[in-house]
Amino acid sequence: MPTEALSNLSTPSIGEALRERRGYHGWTLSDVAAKTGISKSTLSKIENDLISPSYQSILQLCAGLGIEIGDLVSGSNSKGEDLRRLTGRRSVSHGEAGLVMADDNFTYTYFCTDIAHKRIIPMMIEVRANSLNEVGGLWNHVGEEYVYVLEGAIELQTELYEPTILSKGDSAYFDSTMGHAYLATGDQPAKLLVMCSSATPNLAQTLREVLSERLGKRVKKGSNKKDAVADKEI
Amino acid sequence: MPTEALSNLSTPSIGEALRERRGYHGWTLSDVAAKTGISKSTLSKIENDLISPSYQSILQLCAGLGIEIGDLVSGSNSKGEDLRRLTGRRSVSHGEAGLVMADDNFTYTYFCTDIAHKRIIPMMIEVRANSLNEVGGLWNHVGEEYVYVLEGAIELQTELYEPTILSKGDSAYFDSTMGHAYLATGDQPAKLLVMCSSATPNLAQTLREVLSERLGKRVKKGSNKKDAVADKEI
DNA sequence: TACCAGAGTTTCACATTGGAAACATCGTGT
DNA sequence: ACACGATGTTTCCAATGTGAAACTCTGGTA
Repeated sequence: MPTEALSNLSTPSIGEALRERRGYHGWTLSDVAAKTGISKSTLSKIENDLISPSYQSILQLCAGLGIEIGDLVSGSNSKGEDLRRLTGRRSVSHGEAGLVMADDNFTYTYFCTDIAHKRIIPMMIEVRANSLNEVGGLWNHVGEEYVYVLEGAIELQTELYEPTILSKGDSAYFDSTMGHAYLATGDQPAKLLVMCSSATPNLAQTLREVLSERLGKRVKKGSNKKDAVADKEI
Repeated sequence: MPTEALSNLSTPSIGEALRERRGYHGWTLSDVAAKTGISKSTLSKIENDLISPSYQSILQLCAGLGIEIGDLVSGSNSKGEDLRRLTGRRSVSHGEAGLVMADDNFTYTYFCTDIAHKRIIPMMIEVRANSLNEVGGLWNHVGEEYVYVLEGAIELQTELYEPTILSKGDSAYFDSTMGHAYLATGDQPAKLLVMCSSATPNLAQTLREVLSERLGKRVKKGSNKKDAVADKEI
């Protein structure tokens, strides 16, 4: 049942990323050492994959180089596969062609699904629901979310703010761990372009979650076993 | 000139994130140990911030828990500030209100700019340029990018693929490290909704880069100092 | 050629992390 | 109260990461 333990896989090389970035800017090891507070000897070892830097060091690197951790270790994925060489991916979606999922309240259309491990999950959502009850309350998941209204208007409900109306051309950005829900205002369905920061390692899992947990999962962040979300095998 | 070295700041707690996630699923330390291949004693220490896990361990954690590194370490930012408690941010942009930047070829409108350190940078781009020469060749930067055509049509030029026409409602996802450019087809300007994965730690830097490097920077990934992009102070 | 300076690597002593096993803590049942 | 199992913490030692300094390598210069 537990997934296999992965001990010494060919881990995505953080050293390679560092070297590339350093070279790009024309920095020397001493430059980076000054910026990050990490000794140049250590930096050299990191670049040559002689050591696996600690979390502490990684943070210093990110801070000093002015980049987000995701960019330094891009290429890592949830399977531990080596993706370090995916620097030329591209996917095009025409019109509303995509992976479609629908129920009474929503139609989800996922775009560019041929690309795995995206940092941004783009989708179109057609909203028909008009009340919180219909959709089963507020939703939450890890990550951040951006919504842009393409057609119609919605009421954006969130856990910590008063409901807001978003009309065509309006948009909102929020933390997805905060409960949230999209509701159509009036009879006409609304069309949204929604982006989720890649909280889910793969789309299959996303779909499964949306399909199966729709009615079971609500805004809750329990920490005891009884309240916890069931651990579905993927 | 080099930014100050940050040694022992209150680092964003990876332990806290781990504990929260574990509790959410109702997993025990032993469960997580089985999933990740990390011993429960080590996991305990990580959760209690007694040790700073190595890159290797962090990867194992992400792989075992099925999450992206950015979600485990969310809260880290490029300044080393402690952002671990920002779980309820929200920003709304109405219409085309936003931070606007324009030149002859493009008008950039950044949305929700009051939120810092976004994982997704949402912007609207109005494209007037019709040729690669006008825009100064292909562009590249770290991260990933998603473009959705709101109005008009564009030709998406990339380093590794043949140019593609995207009309209203079409979209594309690609790796931003690959050179790319948006060109309007015909006389009418095109309006795009573009998302960049948060490659830049803050918007100020983004703006500065776009403004000042527009004409100097091209598709190049040199590693010798001569060709490298100038190291602008931020 | 010799010399020098700058960049990167390696050495070595020390500090920190990782894991097996012992230990502590808690709730439950008898 | 006691035993028991399950969960999480601590101990101890081996394995690994870190930094100062020594070292190598390269290119420029006299």
